[in-house]
Amino acid sequence: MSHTLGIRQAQKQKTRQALLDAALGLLEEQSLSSLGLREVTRAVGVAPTAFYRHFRSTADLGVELVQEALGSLHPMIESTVTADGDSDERIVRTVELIARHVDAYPAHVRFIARERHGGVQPVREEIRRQLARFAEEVTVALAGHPESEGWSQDDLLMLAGLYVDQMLASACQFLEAREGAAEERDQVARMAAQRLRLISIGRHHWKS
Amino acid sequence: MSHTLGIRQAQKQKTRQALLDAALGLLEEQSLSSLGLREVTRAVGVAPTAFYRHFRSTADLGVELVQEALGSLHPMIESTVTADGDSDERIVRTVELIARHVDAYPAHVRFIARERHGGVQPVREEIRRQLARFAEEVTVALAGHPESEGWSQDDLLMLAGLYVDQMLASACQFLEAREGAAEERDQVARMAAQRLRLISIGRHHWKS
DNA sequence: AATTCCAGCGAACAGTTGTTAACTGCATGG
DNA sequence: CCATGCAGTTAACAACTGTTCGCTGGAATT
Repeated sequence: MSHTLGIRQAQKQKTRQALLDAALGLLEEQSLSSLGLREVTRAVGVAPTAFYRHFRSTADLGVELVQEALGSLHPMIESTVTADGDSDERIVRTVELIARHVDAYPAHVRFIARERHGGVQPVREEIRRQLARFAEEVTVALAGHPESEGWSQDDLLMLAGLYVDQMLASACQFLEAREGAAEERDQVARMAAQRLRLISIGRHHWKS
Repeated sequence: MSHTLGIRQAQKQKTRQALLDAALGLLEEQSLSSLGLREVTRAVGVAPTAFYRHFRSTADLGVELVQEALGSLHPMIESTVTADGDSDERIVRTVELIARHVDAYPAHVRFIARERHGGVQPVREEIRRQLARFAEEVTVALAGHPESEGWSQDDLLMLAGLYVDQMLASACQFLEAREGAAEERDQVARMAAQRLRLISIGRHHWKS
């Protein structure tokens, strides 16, 4: 299926990824609007001008980072929202999944949280677009559930948006509690689960 | 009560406020970590070195901006959460209040949203502290309500946090819809109200 | 084997940044 | 009325920024 890349293309993609990785690392302590192109190339060990072979600007690089951070997340959302089992079990499993993801890709999560309302418009818009896609996917999944009978399309979208926002908020809290004690992380997990429980209760008594 | 400031102190506070205002303006199109001190003084029309008479750094200025943006908000929160009337009425009024606030102080709201997870640690911490204060105040207010009977302290704090997060999320959405049509803002208002309704329903059926 | 292509390099550019130092003029307190 | 305090100034600093241009070496194509 996939044609093996030539030495040329392979090397290019390698430095390109190195630039993305270095940028992501530098962005743990600043925001994208203050990230300099020279800063990134210096971290990789490459000439400043090499940057232009891969990205038009740091904003451009930011947009690609959004896709890297969020693009691969759709299957996870899908599997979460269509999981079976008791309601409480599903909530606990979801919260665990979030915690695990934050632990596996902390820099990605931080980047999204930081740039969602950050100073670079194209990046903001890309995040917005991706999150809207999530909300849409969750909406269709919810529409399939039998509990969603009698729900209007608008209300389903409202609920989906609430879920997506909640996921992100929980991820942020896990991130903040990351350098803290294990006890603090458990506290965050409990809180996140309780929030989802309350939303779930509200959902089951909606217009009845 | 308050001693009339001398000409000296008055002039100082004037340029100090001018610096804060100019910074807030510049921060509509970038984030704090990329805000230069010279940029701010240039916007005010004052020498770069004058900056140091008021702030140690731009991060310092950021912390004070947080207090300006959030400090004056406590009475509003208080009045909202202790308001009387039907549940739906209160929700609609709350959403209206948020919309009005965003319209009156868009730059402040944008600043908080942007720097809540932004690249400057002291500012992040100050916002966190202020939001925690809000959550605490809401918690006490909720504890006074008769509907909160049987609620644990932890769950009350969870609910309060959910409310605070929800307020902020709604404020952000109003902000994003600000350059859009009036119809779009109405859509946001409806969504925000529906979210609060769902949370309210969940609250009333909590552990019963 | 000869030729084209192109990722990365090195040097240079004008402009910007934060920070220091020593100053000036004016409101203030004795 | 005179001496002190201090908000704001001017000048200079080394360090850094994004972007340009022409170059080079080796992979890719023919």
